[in-house]
Amino acid sequence: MTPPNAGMTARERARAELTREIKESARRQLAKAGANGLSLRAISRELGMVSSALYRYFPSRDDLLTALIIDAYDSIGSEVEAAIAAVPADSAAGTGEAEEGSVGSARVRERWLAAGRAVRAWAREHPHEYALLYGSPVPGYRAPEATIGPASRVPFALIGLLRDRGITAPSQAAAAPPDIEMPDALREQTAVVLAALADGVNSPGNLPPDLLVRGVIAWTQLFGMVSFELFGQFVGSFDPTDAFFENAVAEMATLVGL
Amino acid sequence: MTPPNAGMTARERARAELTREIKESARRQLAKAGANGLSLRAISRELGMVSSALYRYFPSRDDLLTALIIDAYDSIGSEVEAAIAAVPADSAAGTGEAEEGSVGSARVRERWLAAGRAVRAWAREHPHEYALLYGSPVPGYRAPEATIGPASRVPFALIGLLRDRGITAPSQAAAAPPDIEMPDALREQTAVVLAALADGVNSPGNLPPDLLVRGVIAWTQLFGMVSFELFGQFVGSFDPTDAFFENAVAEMATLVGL
DNA sequence: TGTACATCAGTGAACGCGCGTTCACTGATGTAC
DNA sequence: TGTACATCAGTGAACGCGCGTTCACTGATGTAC
Repeated sequence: MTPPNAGMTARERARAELTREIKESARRQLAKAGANGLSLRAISRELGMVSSALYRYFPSRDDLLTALIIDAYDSIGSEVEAAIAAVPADSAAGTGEAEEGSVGSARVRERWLAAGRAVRAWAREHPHEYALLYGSPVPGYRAPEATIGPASRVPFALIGLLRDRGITAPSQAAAAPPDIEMPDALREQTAVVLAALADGVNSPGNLPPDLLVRGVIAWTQLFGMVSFELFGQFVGSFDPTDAFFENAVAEMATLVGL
Repeated sequence: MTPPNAGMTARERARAELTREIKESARRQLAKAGANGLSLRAISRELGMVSSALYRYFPSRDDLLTALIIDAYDSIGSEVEAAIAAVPADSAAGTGEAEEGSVGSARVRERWLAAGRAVRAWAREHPHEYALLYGSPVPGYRAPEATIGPASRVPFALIGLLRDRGITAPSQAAAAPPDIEMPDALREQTAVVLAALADGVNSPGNLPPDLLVRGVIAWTQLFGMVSFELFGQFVGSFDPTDAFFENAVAEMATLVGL
């Protein structure tokens, strides 16, 4: 077991360490003043350096923001992936009918619920990073392309669950069939997303388009709900949100055929 | 027809006018720098005044923010209410079965769709005000109680549609019955919300609790979707969002039994 | 209708504070021979 | 193993800019008699 710093010079280790400390301090700043209020001078003060020294580590404030955003997407992404993986796949036990060569459907539903809970748990533990990712855009800041990959981890994990169930026909558990025809634009967009899914993992994205659309509906519902909780829209009604949240995630699981 | 300024002294009229201009300038500021960047000095510069003069109109920056928030909630609220009202109630025509003493169900579904479209249209026309209401909280700012009423207009309008249909039993169009029992906490919360609904309008809020919960699910889905569109989460996938949006609103209409 | 006084809008200077970024520099760490 | 040179981290001063809020003031508008 080689330590993470193996083969680094003292200078390199110091650099890695300080880079980490800068980002940690920045995350603390976020909590106090929000993304707009993120101040390089405040960070340098906290670390006991002179503000210009930070420019050895991040060429500008925006680059630091980008690093924080990527870290946060990776953080929530890996939490969700871990929560899914923590629900054992080889069910055998109990309830649902297992289909050939695929994970038991009751297990997939459990994984869906676990993923939803993981999103909410992460958001509540890191409210300011959540706001950075899913709240108002920072004025004047444009997210570079490098954020797209990490940002995709959660939706891909969710959609992946639908595929994992091995569904090729509309689920029996799903609601009534769609009431409106899918227009061409929507059909094309689903094809693009399914192709991207096929890239990421081995199995092809052979998901019925209407099920993908429902997955995206469920995805937006999940984050809409978490945003409302964190940003205060539920104050005076569904607050605390625990019971409503559980119910909603379960309803959405049913909507997507789990 | 008395003009809106009838019976006001010149001083009062000038005051009303300038209050309006300050808020308009503030809204333009919002677009450039976001809520955190809202600057009294910038406003005063735009209006050709000295910055301290603004304190004759708003005792502090936070009070100005509050005024903007209330205006914005009222703006989206009245848009949604108007969109609902614009779909005629006395259907008679065509499709759905009308129940006794209630609006035709096909019309209610149309109204639901219209409400969803109105939310999205307003959000796209006023993205920065939308972000002010539904985006990240402004650090250091706590919304006063006076914002709660205006903030309720949209959810009440949506839930009101469910009640208008005159449903007392779960809808035939809705998806499979809820998979989990409603815990006591959720039952209590629904009761509180239903009581508030009964206050606001004549008819009692005799809505089945599980239908209210679905209404809130649909509400969060709607705003989650609009936030994702405005805040950039759909870039590279469901962008433009028109087709997906229509599909999702229709699916949610079905979920709530319309 | 006219005068005396009170109310109020807007001024301009000041307080005390913050910020991102650049630049020439010192001194320590790392590398090639 | 030791020396010479290159790389790099961190300093400190400066540039040019921003902000919210307070306060004593002038002069116009409104009101009561």
